[in-house]
Amino acid sequence: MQSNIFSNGDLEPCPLCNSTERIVDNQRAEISCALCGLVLDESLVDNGPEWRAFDHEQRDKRTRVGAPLTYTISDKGLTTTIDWKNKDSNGRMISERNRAQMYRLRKWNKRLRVSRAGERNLAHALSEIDRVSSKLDLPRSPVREDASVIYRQATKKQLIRGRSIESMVAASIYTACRRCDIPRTLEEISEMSQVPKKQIGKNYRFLARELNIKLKPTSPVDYIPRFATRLGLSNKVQIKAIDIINISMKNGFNSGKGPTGVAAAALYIASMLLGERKSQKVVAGVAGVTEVTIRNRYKELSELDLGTSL
DNA sequence: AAGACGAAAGTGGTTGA
DNA sequence: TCAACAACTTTCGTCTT
Repeated sequence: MQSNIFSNGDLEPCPLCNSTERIVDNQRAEISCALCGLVLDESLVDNGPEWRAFDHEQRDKRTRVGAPLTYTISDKGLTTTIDWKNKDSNGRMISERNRAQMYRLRKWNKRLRVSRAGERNLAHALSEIDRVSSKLDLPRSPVREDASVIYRQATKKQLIRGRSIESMVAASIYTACRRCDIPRTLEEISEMSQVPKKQIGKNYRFLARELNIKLKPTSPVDYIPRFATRLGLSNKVQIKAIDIINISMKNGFNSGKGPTGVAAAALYIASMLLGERKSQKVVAGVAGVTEVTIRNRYKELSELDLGTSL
């Protein structure tokens, strides 16, 4: 767990306990109060470069200050193609001695072109990973790094062929989020990457299968801090909501239900119990589900929790 | 007037023959 | 490839605060 505590007189005191001490949790991209744990800021922006350079050449390659390296200009018109016919520019046959040379030239020309194209695509993909995860407030470590690793593996196994770079980038990010227990919904990723939800899901399953990535289903608990903070709910409500989810999971409740719906319902109940009531509509909006789903989960949960004191 | 509730029909995706 | 199916959504009418 990468987290550190800092304190600063300029900081707004925590609304709950007035403390000016903060915990920075780089994994979840959250800043919370060191005393009471209230999440105060969930959009940590990392201003440093996302790359590491080990020598000058890499630094030159990776620095993106100055004229941008453009990935959009294809090498059309700039490449040299070597005809397969063994004739020179005047149409005369090339001598036996030069023919072997031509063969080697052709081979190398082809190789260089392919490797350059591959590098360019990878660079494009990695910068895309960075752009999208930045929009999603995802921490560099471990999520973006994990997404890059996944994408590289996919490249190595030739899984990108026939699929768009953008959609595979989105799928890599989604997979990395799941693996790091920092879930983002398909909707959120779809919105930021401009790739349809359906396609991300499809590619994600494809990636998981081909790369043998085993993933446990996301727990509703993982969504609680983010939703609660967006709703302006206190830390107490979060804890209560997590309690509710844990109790219901013990009773074998959540299987097959969408985790965001369960998280939303738990938050809704917790907010009512602690007198910080939010309307179903608002909670539904934040969680990306409808009021009806919240109602259904709410009903099921209240039937379930009869014996337990909440 | 806004929020909560529930019924009914529709949607997109999975599964199993 | 198709039909059955479960979860979720949309829509709408009614009741509650």
